[in-house]
Amino acid sequence: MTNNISKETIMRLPNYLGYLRRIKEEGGAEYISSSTVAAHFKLTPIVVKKDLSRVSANPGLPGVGFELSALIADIEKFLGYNNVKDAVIVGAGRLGSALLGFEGFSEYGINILAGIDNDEKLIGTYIDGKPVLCKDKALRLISRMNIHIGILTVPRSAAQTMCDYLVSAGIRAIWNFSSVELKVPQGVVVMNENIASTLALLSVKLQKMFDEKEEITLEYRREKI
Amino acid sequence: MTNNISKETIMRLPNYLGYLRRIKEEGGAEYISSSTVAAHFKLTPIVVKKDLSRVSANPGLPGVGFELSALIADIEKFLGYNNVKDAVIVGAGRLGSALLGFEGFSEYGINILAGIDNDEKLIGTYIDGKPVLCKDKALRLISRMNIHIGILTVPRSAAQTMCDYLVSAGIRAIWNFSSVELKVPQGVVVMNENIASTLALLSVKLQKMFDEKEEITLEYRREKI
DNA sequence: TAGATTGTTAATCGATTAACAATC
DNA sequence: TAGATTGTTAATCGATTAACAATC
Repeated sequence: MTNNISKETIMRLPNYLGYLRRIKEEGGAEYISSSTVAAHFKLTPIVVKKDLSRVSANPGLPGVGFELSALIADIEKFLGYNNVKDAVIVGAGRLGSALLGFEGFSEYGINILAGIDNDEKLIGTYIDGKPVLCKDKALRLISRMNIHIGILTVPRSAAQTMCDYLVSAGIRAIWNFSSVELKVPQGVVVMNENIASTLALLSVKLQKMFDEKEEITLEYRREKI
Repeated sequence: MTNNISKETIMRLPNYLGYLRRIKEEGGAEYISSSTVAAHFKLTPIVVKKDLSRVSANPGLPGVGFELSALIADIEKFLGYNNVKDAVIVGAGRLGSALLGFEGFSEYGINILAGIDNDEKLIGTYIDGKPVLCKDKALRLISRMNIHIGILTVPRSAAQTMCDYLVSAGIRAIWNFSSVELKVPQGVVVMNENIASTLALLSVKLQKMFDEKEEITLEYRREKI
């Protein structure tokens, strides 16, 4: 178990974890090797070996691999999935309510307690059992429950205001879906979730693929001539 | 304008683009410098300078910057936002319908034509003006309109089946929200959108911050003693 | 024992950062 | 002209990959 784990490793860990959990559930092997995991994710075994050895508390067994249950526990511990963290969502619009109702968060150690919105029609309603609160009520909830994570799914125009609100309420980590460059004081973490970035990568890759195909076709035509 | 632009650069470009468009809309300056853009995104000016010079068709003016309108056009061209691409969404559940109704896609050159679902209750309905179709009808739409992008928002259990379906229908790029490691033939691009990965990074950063704070407190206590 | 896989150390690769002459 | 910013080339940094002895 080493300190200073790279961003890339951290982002691969949840994938490993999900896979390992499923293997365990299926009552599979007691040990699992890096190469097995790597094959499943189409990664090189070396990268997986390094990742796992970095978070595993006890070393893996040469020739065998890592003990499955211990490995799962170690990754969960490293990712902090054990001490479930409470969160609120600001903006109970389309995306906000999709996230409010998303069952999978508990798997990642996140427990969403409430939505927050300005819309009178939404305030007081429940979305998948989670209440939609007004700002004032939510303020009290956040401080009483000592909530540190806020998910921001509001339109551009409201983003900075609601961000300031969250920070003043005591939120220390903001998962920002608003595509606004938020200004926050030191000591607050912002994670930007950007649809556009992923889409750009997809678009460029697709284009590149078509270009290559075009090239092959041209090549083929040239040959025919 | 260089070839082989890095993944990192590609993922920063949509952010620049949005910012530049807004500047232009506000009727701001005719030229914009890397340092201005960098300041807004808290990036180093060098990284922005490199990024922009890679996609800009005409060189920037030393001491002045890049011509705003030309730069916007160049980024749009590079990202392929000019030739709008049609797409379908498989899985008209919560997340699927949130995406179906998401206005912002057009900004990124994507036009979602329809949702696809197995649920009899959904088939035939409209979500934000977009029809929800059964697999057979969608198959014909995809081939008739020559659609190449599919967005996959189905549960784990259906993911690979629906992926195969999309591929056989002619889809060449899949934006995968299903957290399943999809198997696709060569020539099909898959982009995994993984909530868990981002969440992991947020979680670890938050933890690190609390640890640091703890350290400071301990330091303080030690001093007091 | 033989084969597989581990941990560790060194080499490679690619992106970011630094340096600097050119120029608006 | 002076200051700012460009394009380009070199240095640094960090992640991935390769190599290999140790060991189950």
